[in-house]
Amino acid sequence: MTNSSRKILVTSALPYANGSIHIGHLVEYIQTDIWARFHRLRGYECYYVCADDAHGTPIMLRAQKEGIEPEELIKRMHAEHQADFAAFAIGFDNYYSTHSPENRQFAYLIYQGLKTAGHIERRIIRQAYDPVKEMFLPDRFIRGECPKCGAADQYGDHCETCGATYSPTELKNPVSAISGATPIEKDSEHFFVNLANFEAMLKEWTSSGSLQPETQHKVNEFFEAGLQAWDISRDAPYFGFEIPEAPNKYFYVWLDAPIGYMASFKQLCDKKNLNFETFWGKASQAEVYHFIGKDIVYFHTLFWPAMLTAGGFRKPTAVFVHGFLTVDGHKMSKSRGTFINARTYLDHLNPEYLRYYFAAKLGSGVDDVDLNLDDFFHRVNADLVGKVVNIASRCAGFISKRFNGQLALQLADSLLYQQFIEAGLAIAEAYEQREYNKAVRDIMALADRANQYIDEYKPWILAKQAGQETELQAVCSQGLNLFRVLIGYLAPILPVMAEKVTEFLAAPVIWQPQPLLAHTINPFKPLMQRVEPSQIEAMLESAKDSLKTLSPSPPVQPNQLTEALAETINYDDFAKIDLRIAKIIQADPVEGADKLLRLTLDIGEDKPRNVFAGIKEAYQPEQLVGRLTVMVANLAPRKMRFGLSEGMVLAAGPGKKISFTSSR
RNA sequence: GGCUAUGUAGCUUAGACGGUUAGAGCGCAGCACUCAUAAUGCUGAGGCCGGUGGUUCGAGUCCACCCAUAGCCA
Repeated sequence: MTNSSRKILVTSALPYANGSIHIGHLVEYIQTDIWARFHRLRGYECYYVCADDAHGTPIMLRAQKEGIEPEELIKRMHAEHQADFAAFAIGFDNYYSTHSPENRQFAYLIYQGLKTAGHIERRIIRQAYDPVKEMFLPDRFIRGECPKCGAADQYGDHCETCGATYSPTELKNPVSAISGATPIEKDSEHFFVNLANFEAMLKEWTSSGSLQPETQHKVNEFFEAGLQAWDISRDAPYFGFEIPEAPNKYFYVWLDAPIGYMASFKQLCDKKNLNFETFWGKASQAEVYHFIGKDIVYFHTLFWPAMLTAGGFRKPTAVFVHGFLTVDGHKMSKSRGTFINARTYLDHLNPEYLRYYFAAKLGSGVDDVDLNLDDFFHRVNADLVGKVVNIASRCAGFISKRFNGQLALQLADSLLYQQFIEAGLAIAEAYEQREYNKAVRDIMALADRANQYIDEYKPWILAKQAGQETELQAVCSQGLNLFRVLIGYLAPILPVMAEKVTEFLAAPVIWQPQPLLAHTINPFKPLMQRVEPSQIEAMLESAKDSLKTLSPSPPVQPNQLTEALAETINYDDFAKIDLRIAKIIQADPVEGADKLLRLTLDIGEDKPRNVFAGIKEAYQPEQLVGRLTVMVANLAPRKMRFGLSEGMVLAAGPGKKISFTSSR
């Protein structure tokens, strides 16, 4: 291997220690982890580090609210994040925190570098100040009416209703989101980094192939708009690092956040006796890559390279930007119940399903990734269980029962095996380029070939013919060897399954392996269970529940009570619905369900319909018997945990006040 | 509002340099098989490539505008 000496460091953006990991975060961690695992599998020296982003006002305030020290809060979140990542098989070599001695040391070093080179300037700025809480207010902690459209209760920097951006001082009737007091304006001296001093260096670096084309276009826009000085200080009270020789001034959280990449790696170096300079020194020949979301391009392509330069470090080899996650085509939404925390997912579904699904959809661009739950269900079952695992499953039985687990002495079709090995070239290239969707397509095409092969030689027929034992063993051994090649290609995506296969084949899973011949394997055990629709339903149900318990909604203004309308449907959509008058002939509570009633409905058919309705909070069963309601009679029956539901009844109204349209 | 992206069959998508009937997987329909976690194989039906106008002998592929979606505006 020509590149066996590659030294690679990869990072994912640091999750904020103020919240739980959700499946949107996981796009990035899974993307990065696959890339790191791929490179390790190919034999390169590759480290993957990350850390919690632990500083800033939101963390300080949340800790106060909980009545604990920020250190205690971030310690708890650190443990929670690590547990979630581990469950998703995110294989960090080190996971640290920005609230660490190493981070402080590097932050000071970089700041000193900026300062001595004359890149820091001080300016007095006027800012919103909470006179009750006695602190300056970040934009997002000021709420008020949008100066453009007048929408109520908008953030201090932009309006979510009309999309306008403005400064907090323009906001009408502003209030502090912390104390409720009216903010006053107050002067304070802030420290700024003169980013424009780095313009020549940044222009060169950003156009040197370190960025995807889309990102580069975006960065060009920043240059055209002119680089603004960057405010890197915040006044006390603030949870972070105090600026040297500047009492009561703290580094802005975004200054020390990316430094977390270095701090975490430094800790790893100390643990494993690696040379930090080899990776971060000015003359480093190692490769350093940052995986980030498209929302933080500015920080990583402009501020960060400037900071590194000032601190005397090398710049990243490349910054890889990905898009956001949507669920069923929309932004993850708490009200839709599609805001899914990592833990909620884990409570119901196998993490490797999600790893596979994301891999199947991720390319090298900045496009958003959609988790379409219906597609997810079909895709995972069809590809992983139906195609890939099936190859092993349909061959292993014969080998175990008829040949004592012994594989054939030679391959039945070494040409086909060779084709599988050669396909690895394109697959490796796809992984390297972060075209995981292409890699997955190629791998699945091979899985189809393997199934076609088995179908062609029909081991189940050979098994019934006397004198065909050798042929039977050869065909099944061929199938298992092809399977092993496939699992090698899938190992970066499915590390847990790869482990199980290692156990099953009693042989390591490797990239482009030599065939296993005259080798004894273990009895086959199911390597992956299929996704059940009920698991997805249950997860969505929990996602709704967990939001209720975790975040009690703030008191809403009367004019906000009305829920936003769902998207417009056309007449054809409407006309598909077959509505029938239904008489409720029976209504029973459902054991184990908080919201459901089991209704028995008569719409004049031979047999009454069984329908589950989530109206328990609004009606007692005995109130309903004998009443008429309207039901959607042509809705596809849906299997629920409690039985089959053969339609839906119509009810309307906000929250728990839903009611049928008919009275008695 | 400005900018950067994205918009291809029911779903998820592939389509350097513009060039014969726009590929694939899932789903769906039919057939075959029954070794396999009802998995597999074969065949087939589905697309006026977001819209409008333009450039060109010829445009998902280039240009303009519009619509929708996402992110950024530090």
